[in-house]
Amino acid sequence: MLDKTWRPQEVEQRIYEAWEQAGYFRAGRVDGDPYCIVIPPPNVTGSLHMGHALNNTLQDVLVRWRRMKGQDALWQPGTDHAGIATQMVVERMLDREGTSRHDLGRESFVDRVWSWKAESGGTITNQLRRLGASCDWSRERFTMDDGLSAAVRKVFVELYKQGLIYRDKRLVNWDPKLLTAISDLEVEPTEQAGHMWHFRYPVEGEDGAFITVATTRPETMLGDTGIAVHPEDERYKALVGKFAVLPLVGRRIPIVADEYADPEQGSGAVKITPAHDFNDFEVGKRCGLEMINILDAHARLNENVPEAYRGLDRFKAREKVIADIDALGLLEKVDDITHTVPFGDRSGVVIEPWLTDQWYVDAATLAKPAIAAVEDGRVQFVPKNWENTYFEWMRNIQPWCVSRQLWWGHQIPAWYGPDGTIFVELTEAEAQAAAAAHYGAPTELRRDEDVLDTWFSSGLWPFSTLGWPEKTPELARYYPTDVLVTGFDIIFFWVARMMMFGLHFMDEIPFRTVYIHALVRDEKGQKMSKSKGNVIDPLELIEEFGADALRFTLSAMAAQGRDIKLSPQRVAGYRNFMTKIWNAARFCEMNGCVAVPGFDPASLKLPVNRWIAGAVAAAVSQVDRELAAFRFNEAAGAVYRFTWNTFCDWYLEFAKPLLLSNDESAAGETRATAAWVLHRILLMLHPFAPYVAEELWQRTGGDGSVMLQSWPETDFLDADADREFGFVIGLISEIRSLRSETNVPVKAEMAAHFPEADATHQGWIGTNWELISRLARLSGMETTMPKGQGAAEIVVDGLRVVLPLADVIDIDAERKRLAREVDKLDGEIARIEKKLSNESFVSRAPEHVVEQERERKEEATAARTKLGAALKRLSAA
RNA sequence: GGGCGCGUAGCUCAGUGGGAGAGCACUACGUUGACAUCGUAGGGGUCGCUGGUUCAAUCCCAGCCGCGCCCACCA
Repeated sequence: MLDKTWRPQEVEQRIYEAWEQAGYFRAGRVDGDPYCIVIPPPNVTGSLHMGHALNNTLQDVLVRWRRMKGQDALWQPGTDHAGIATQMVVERMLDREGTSRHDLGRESFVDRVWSWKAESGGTITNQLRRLGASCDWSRERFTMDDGLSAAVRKVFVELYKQGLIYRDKRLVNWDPKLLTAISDLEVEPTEQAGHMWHFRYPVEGEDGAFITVATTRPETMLGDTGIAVHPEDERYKALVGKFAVLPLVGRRIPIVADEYADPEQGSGAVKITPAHDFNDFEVGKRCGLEMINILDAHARLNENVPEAYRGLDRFKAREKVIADIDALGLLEKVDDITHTVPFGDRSGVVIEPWLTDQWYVDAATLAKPAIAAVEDGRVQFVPKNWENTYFEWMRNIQPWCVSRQLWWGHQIPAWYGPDGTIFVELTEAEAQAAAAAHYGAPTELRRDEDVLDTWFSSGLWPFSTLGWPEKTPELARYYPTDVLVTGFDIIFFWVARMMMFGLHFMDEIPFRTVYIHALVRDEKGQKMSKSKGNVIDPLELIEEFGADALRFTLSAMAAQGRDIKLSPQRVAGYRNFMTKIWNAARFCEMNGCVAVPGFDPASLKLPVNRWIAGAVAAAVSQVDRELAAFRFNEAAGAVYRFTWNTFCDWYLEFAKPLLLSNDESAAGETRATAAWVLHRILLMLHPFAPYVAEELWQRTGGDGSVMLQSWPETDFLDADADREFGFVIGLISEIRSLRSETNVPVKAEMAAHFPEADATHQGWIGTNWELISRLARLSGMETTMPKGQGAAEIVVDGLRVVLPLADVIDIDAERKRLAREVDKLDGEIARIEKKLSNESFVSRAPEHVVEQERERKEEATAARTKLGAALKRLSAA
């Protein structure tokens, strides 16, 4: 006997363990067409947040559904080493211990990270298990596994040898806290209040003449090597070719003409600091200006500035420069402005453009086939509008800086000879062999200390996890994968890189569909992130409401195109839904409804059973269609509505009298039907709420595990039964509404008169009288007009239904109700008549629309006549 | 500056070229042997504003207002 409520906490983990041990998540169990999703690998040392919960729920829905459809589904799991993020976590731990990675040294530090990974790496995967994620854990991968690391090296070496990876000295985004380069994508431009300082630079040889420049970063003036003006700017034409004298430094700096200078901006003259500004770097190259690096790695002023400033932090230096310029009388003015300042997304400090040697990927070349694959539809984004975002970025893609000055990650397979010659090889031995060949003798080599950007290895994920570069059977069978499910925030970081690498190395797209889901935001609409500390813990929701409730909530809210703001109340609502299903099953159990082998809806006799069998078949096929189109919310909604509003609210109520009936054939048929429909519900529920589906499946006589069942497609519909129950439900609803509106006491019973019923209506009422009378609380059925004064009247499906007052109805309320109904119908009739009398409508609207309006008018008119007469009689009484 | 999206019931949000929806909240009634994590009934919206296209616009188009996000740039 089922308990009164579903207690997920007690069974979820047991069910999950049974599934996993039985091997139900494993790929290759069936011969069907392959279906593959690779998980967006979470950070190995991370923990589950709402974004993961949504992302993995949707993947699990797809995978479980496809398995039921007979496909050989592989959901490939794994985790990401998350270079910067993980290194920072461990560094913070060391800091608390009063030590640092530099104290430990590289090797010990990396060992320490590995042991932290061993310690905490299982957290996130265990949390995914709590959620119910049916990943093939036997194939779990980690981006720093031997195999995946080999793939990384091979990709690096090949790209290098193809000229698509190169070393270059240029400005990078330098993080002065983490002491590493970062990519453009890791920089967060942030709007801030700031100042624009206007400095006067004396013009050389022209006594008392100044040229005014403006800057938001006064300290950089110590590295100025020129001043640019627009070539067409009349104000400055005479100065081009002359020199200014840089205050505080004394350096002669040329005044050059360059189109970069905007006459509309500030004074029209712009100071050029080529070593510390991306635009100035370009101007400097064009105009042959000197590049003077004035900062060290910590963004302190270095030896290239006058002694007074050396060693100062950049912000201290700023204050001093301003004060000193002011003291010289060269500070023209200071404006308050708001401007955008680049911050490191991990470190939260201001990023410096800094001149260093780094490794770059020629992304523009790799992007071309990746753009084409989306253009020609081989890869489709859902929703489609994300393709614009993808194109926009890919078509303007910049060289990708892939080297990081970190210790945790894939060390770059590059070795340097004593003279700086670079040897890029898969192994040190190969590098040494190459060096020996190059130099004619064995030579001492120094390995590049840098590691690769984390996204370099994640970019290989769809094929590296399947065994590449080995030619494995899995790679042949599951690549290209089918769907990638992810948030739009990593389209650039990850999706674009997988496209580029997949097409380059596999010569084939990595996935056919990219499903972009919403972001789960906090209540202010802010993106949730660890560093902001605004994450909501899905585990708490799971503990309170169960994984199924959370999964169902996320599925139901995953409409395309809008972000999700989650409220626990909503999850509670879907927890109630789980309880509802549980109790429907409990009802079936209590009434002996057990699944009958070989049940065939076509052999059903009772219209009520034929009706519900058709309705569940329609619901199943709708869920199927919606999932095929990635409309998770519609799919979940269809399950919800059918289960609650159709099966529980109507069918089970109809079933009650039948189950208690002496007519054993009717009772038996209804028991079998209820059990059959319940099982269909559990099956279509399974992708969304697998735990409750499994528990109920097994406890209501289901065969084996719900996970092993086929998707319950049934081609059954009895249109007559459908119409019949449309009428029955309408009749009951109308009578209930009448009772309520005319203040009929709940316990009072009334007889219903159907004086004008035709054979069809009579038949429908007759066969279903028991159901109708029970749900509408009717004491009897007559085919005559009631005797006596006054009666309430309604019209259902054109049928006049008369309910004698019998002292139970509030006559005044009934008069008002009728008057309201008549008014409403008059309004509707007028609206339709206006439409139908419009010549253009009749001639131009499709025939079926016109016909529909005519039918509506007819119906409304008939009802209006009957209710009008009823009102008249009642008023006379 | 370029792009994307949003504005629908008190709240959170679905949805549609042809009779405005859900959940929660609210009101009234209700423990008939599945479920009070429930049932029945009900109130509540000029579908942001203004134009246009159309026989017909909440939906398509344009402009505007308000909000959010992404990209680029800002001496």
